[in-house]
Parts: sequence; C-alpha cells; structure tokens
Amino acid sequence: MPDTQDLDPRKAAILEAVVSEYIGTAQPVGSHHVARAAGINVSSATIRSEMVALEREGYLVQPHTSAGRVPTDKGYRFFVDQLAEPGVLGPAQRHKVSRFFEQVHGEMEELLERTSGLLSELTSYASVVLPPSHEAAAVRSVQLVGLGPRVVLLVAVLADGAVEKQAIELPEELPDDVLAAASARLQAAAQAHPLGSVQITEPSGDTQVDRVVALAQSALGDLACEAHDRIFVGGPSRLAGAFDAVETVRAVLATLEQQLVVVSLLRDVLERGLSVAIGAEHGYEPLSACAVVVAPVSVDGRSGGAVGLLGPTRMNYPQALAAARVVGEQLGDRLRTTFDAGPSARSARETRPRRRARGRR
Amino acid sequence: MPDTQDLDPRKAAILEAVVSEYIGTAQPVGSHHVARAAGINVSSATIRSEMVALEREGYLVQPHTSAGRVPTDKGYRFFVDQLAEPGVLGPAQRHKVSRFFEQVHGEMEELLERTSGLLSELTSYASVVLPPSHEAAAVRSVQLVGLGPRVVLLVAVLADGAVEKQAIELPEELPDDVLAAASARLQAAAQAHPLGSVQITEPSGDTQVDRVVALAQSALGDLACEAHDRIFVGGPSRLAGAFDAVETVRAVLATLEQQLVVVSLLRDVLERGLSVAIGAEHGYEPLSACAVVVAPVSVDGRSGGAVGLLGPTRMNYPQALAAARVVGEQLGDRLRTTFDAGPSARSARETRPRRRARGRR
DNA sequence: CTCTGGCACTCGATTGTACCGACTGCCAAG
DNA sequence: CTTGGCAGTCGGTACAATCGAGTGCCAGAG
Repeated sequence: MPDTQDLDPRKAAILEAVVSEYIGTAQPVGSHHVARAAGINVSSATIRSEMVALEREGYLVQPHTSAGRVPTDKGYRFFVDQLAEPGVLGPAQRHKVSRFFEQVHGEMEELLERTSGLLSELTSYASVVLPPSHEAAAVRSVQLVGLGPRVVLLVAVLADGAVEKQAIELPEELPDDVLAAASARLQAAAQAHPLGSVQITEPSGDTQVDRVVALAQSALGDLACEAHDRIFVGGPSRLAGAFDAVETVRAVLATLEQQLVVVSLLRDVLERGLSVAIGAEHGYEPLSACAVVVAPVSVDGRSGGAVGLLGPTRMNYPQALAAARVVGEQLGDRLRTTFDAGPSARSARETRPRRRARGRR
Repeated sequence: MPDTQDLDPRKAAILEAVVSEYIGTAQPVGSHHVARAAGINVSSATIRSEMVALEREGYLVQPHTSAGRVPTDKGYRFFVDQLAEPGVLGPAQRHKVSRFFEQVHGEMEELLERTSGLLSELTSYASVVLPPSHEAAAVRSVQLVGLGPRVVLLVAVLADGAVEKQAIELPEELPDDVLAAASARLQAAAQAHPLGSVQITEPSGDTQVDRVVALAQSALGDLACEAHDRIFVGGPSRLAGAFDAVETVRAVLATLEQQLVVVSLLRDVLERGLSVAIGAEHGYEPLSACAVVVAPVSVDGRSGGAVGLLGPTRMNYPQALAAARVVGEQLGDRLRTTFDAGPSARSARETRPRRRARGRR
C-alpha cells in the first residue's frame, strides 16, 4: 500500500471538508461548498482540480458526472486515521454517562443490556455490548438442581457476576441424595477455579454420583466455550433511520440477529488492532454499507469484552469513538469494582492459567 | 355495533376475495379480479355495485377514485372471524415444528429464544415469545453468592426451569459465614413455595443474618413481579420487508424494543379473549399498521405465557394463527414435560395459592 | 326487481420534453 | 500555480400528453 498517509496538506484539508460535510448532509458535496468551508482559502476551481486528483487516488467518487463528490471507504479511512480530532463528548452526554453509571444497579445481564441502550442513545446508532469471556472467570458456586424426572439444571455463578446454566438430561432417574452428593463434589472441585479448567481428580465410591459429575463437568466445559458468548444489541431501530434503502436495513438487521457472526466480527476487528472498520474492511459482506466502531472493555487488564457501534459509513466517527471508549472504560471499571474484587478473588487470581490465547486464525 | 355478522353471502364472498387477493398481491383489487376469483359467478358490474355497499359499510376503502379496493381493519376483522378457514400448516412446516421440538435441548432461555426463531421462520413475520410468569412457580433452590466486598448475588432456581438473579448491595461488609447462614435460612423457607409468596416467619438470633435475609426476601418479591417478565423477539428483520415506508419500520422496531409495552400488549389481547388484533384494535398507536396474532402457552392448565406474531395488517391470518397455535401448544407441552413434573413438584402444587389474578383493568 | 354489458369519466402511473441549476473540466490570463 | 470565466453534462422538477385500470351509471334483458 504505497500512497497512504502522503497527501499534501491542501488535499488533506479538502478531503476533510468533503467528509465532514457529507457526514452532516448526506449530499454529494461540490467544489463551492468546500471553498466556503473554514480553513480553505483557495478558489473552487483549484479545489476542482484537486478533487480530480483525489478521485484518481481513490479517496472520492462522483455518483455521476456533474454531481458533487462522496467519500469512498478509503476516504473515510484517511479521515479517521489522519484527520479527525480525538473527539470529545458534549457536556450533556458526559453527564448522561456519569449519571447512568452512578444510578445503574442490579445484576450483570441487566447492566449490560442497559449499557447497550445507553450507548445507542448517546450516538443514535445501533450498539453492541460483548461481555468479557467467562473462560477465565473463577467459579464462585456450582449447583445441581433437579427439575424434571430426568432433568437437572447445572447452575454456575462466576466471580465476574455471570450466572451460567445448562440443562443436563440424565440417562436414568436418580434419587435426590445422589444429586446432592454430586453437587457437593462439584462445588468443592470447581470453587475458585476458572470456569475453563475445572478438573475432578479422583472418583468417589459411588458410580452413580461419578456419572453425574462427569456429565456436569462436560457441561461446564460447554459453558466456557466461545459459542456461549452472548451479545446485547441496543437500539437496532435506529438503523432504520440510517439507510434509505429498506433492503439494506433488512440485511443489516438480519446480520445483527446472528449472534455468532457479530461476536466474531467484533473480535476480528479488535484483534487487528483497529477501533474502526469501514465498509468492506471487515470481511462481512452484508455489512459493507456499514461502519463499525469498537472499544475494548477490559477488566483488570485482561480484556476480551468490547462495546461496538454500528452505523452507516458516513457516521460521526469522532463522536462515536469517544462514546464507545468512554462507555467501554466505565463499563470495565464497573464490572471490576462491583463483581470482581470479592474476598476470595485473590486465590482465584493466583490459579488463573496462562493468558488466554484465543485461537482465531 | 349493529351491522356485524350480517352480510349476505354474496357480499361476504366478495369481501373474502378482496382480502385474499390483497393479502397476496398488496395491490388494490378491482372488480374484474374479483369476478375472476373462484366461487364468484356474477359480472364485474354487479360486483362494483356490491363493492360500493361494502365501502359504505366500512369494510373496504378506495385509496383514490379509479383504483381498486383495499380492506379496512373492519374488513380484515370480518375475514378472520367469519370467513377464514381454520388454516393448517403445510406438511413441510409441520415437519419443521416436530423436528424442532424433538431436537431442541438445553436450558429454558435458550429454548425460548430458539422457539421465537422457529415461529418467525415458519411465518416470515416477527415473533414474540412471552414465557409464563414466574409468580406462581415453586422455588427449587435459593442461594446467596458473595461477589464483591459488599455485593451478593441472589440466585433462585424455579420449578419451571427459570433461573432468576438479583444483585443485592449490602450496607456493610459481612463475613462469609453470615452469608452462608442467611443462604441456608432462605433455602429452607423458600423451598417449594411459590416465588410470589415466600415468607420468613421467625427471626434467627443473629441480627446481621436477619438483615441479609430481609433484603433477600424483598429481592425475591421483586423477581416475582411483572416488571421482571422478559420477552424473546425473533426475526425482527423480517419487519423490514413487510412495510414499504421506512418510517413505519423504524416505529415498529422501536416499539418492539420496549419489552414492557410488548408484554402488556400481548396480555391485553389475550385477556380480551382475542387471538388476533388488527390495526388500531389494540390501543398501541405506533403499531396501528400492524396486526398481532397471539396464542396462549399453557403449562398444566394455568396459562400466562403466550407466543405472538407481528406483521402487516395484510398478513396471512390463517397460516399465522395455525403456526402460533401449534407452536404455543408444543412449547407448553415441552415446558411441562421437561421442567415442571419433577419429584418435588407435588408438594409445590399443593401449596400453590389461589389462581393467579392479574390486576389488569 | 335483479343482473348485465356498455359507456363516459376519473385519476394514478408512465412517458416525453423542456428547463433549471449544480456541478465539472478546461483554458487563458494574472 | 492560481484564478475567473465558460461551455458542457446530467439529475431533478415541472408540465403536458397518453395509457389503462377501474369506477359509476344506465338502459335493456331475464
């Protein structure tokens, strides 16, 4: 990729003006508008000749001859990388965030759900909250609860505040005391170990108990794995306002319904070290009309969680970035202070295994 | 309401033809089309004069002079009440449903989530699943788990398979053994009682324990109350295809995001003894372009849950009704057989209080 | 009295034309 | 290198003509 970063200052200023105006108006912007913009002191004719250069280099396109220019994905990319100011939240929004995190209470799912609502409300884009993976979280409590005649529910409470559950179907009906025994053994073995690495060492005397314990252990493994990650989507209805083609709206919404896709999208973007993915940069074709802004949610240094925003490529990047970062940070703080610093967290932290290595290509 | 039900057979047949065709094509239908329809053996001129009568009586409207007719909400209402055949699922769909309920497994939230996906897929409308209220469900297990220094999580497992949780903030840091004692007292008191009516009778000796127990008890009460009901929405993206005005899509999606509104909408409709609400019949203005189809989900006779479909007023009512009923029934069966018939359910059932009286006007 | 075919009429949708205006590209002069 | 000027392009709008689906009405047949 040769010609990145090297745009002479005037071209850069013109590009900036085009992007800014297009973000505001959604209309192709012509040379006169650019000439009128602040910081530009050349005539429209000069701008025109610069714009053909910018178009040749792929930063702008004309929807048709005799129309203004529109930024390409590359144009937006240059804008966010080189031009956009860090961006700050307005005082009103800042206030909203701090009030939210002062007032919010309750258990974790509710917190995440409402956080995604907050983020969407701040930006008027759709938002996504991806909580940190539970794989490394210490187990605080495990329990087997009998439900149906041959159905028991495995309930695990983790140090990060999450409650995970999985139904287990038994091959035969078992008396309550077997369940209780198995439950106790699980609790003893799992307590304070990370969810991803619970090991039952020695068998008990009772084969029935051992069988149940084995089933439960494999269920715990399932819970730790990635396919169990959940996302919280906020304000999807705002997407309807962001695009004019109803088919685009439909496709984007449909993609948002596929949790796994969204999870890997966010992780991919974060892992590539990006905080913004524009148009086709992430490889997800149905979202090529969208831009994605992500910010990590890190609890105690270890990350894994993220908050994201999904909007049209002509989104307000500075504002979206600022909002995502602030909310991501605050959410991380909140998760840490509320859930993660319990009295027995220390021991859990010592036994935590090597830094989580996610096996994504 | 005088003139309901009394339409001479020919008018009824014409109305039926108009509704059927309009549901299929979304285009205003003219007298010629009706004349060509099966079962109509009069000329288009006759139909025209009948149609002016139907329009005068409010069953049809013309978008403009010299256009065909479109059914009004009243027209649809007559159609579903008097004309539509019961409606059956196609064999392919029937097969999908039975395969789904054979294969599906896992815990309840997952089941509900996937059920709403199924219903949406069957009908191509957006679907809603409202699980039965937990108020009357017996408690199987209650537990207090310490998380942060002053935060404990109350986790309740109910006989219907639900796991409810609530974070409790303590006024002071407490030693683990106080929590354990409180947890044990709660478990003893709540076990097998309905969630809505757990009572701790006598105080223990320890004031610290009693204080925690009191907090937990009020938290249990919160969990039982209606505001805690959750819905599972399936396939909202399908709404984007159902309306052409993007603003309508936005408004409907925004309404679907408000869980409480949807819950009361469904309950209202069910309580009025309806299974279909068309246009403005439910009082929810933003949904006046929609029709809602609901079917109860009853577990062991007591109902409270529901499945619903949300689509344009020109939805395929017979098919939607059939799908909702079948899925609602199957879901009820599934909930009963998997979760509700456990060994200790008997005692719970005996202590169940008077039939739940929901206080909705 | 009801039904029907015929007929005049209405009105949205489509097509064609003209025009305006917002652009651009190019060029010659500063 | 920059600039103002100018011709040219093309989408959007306004307007008229046309088309056609569909209506309402009516006179005549059954």
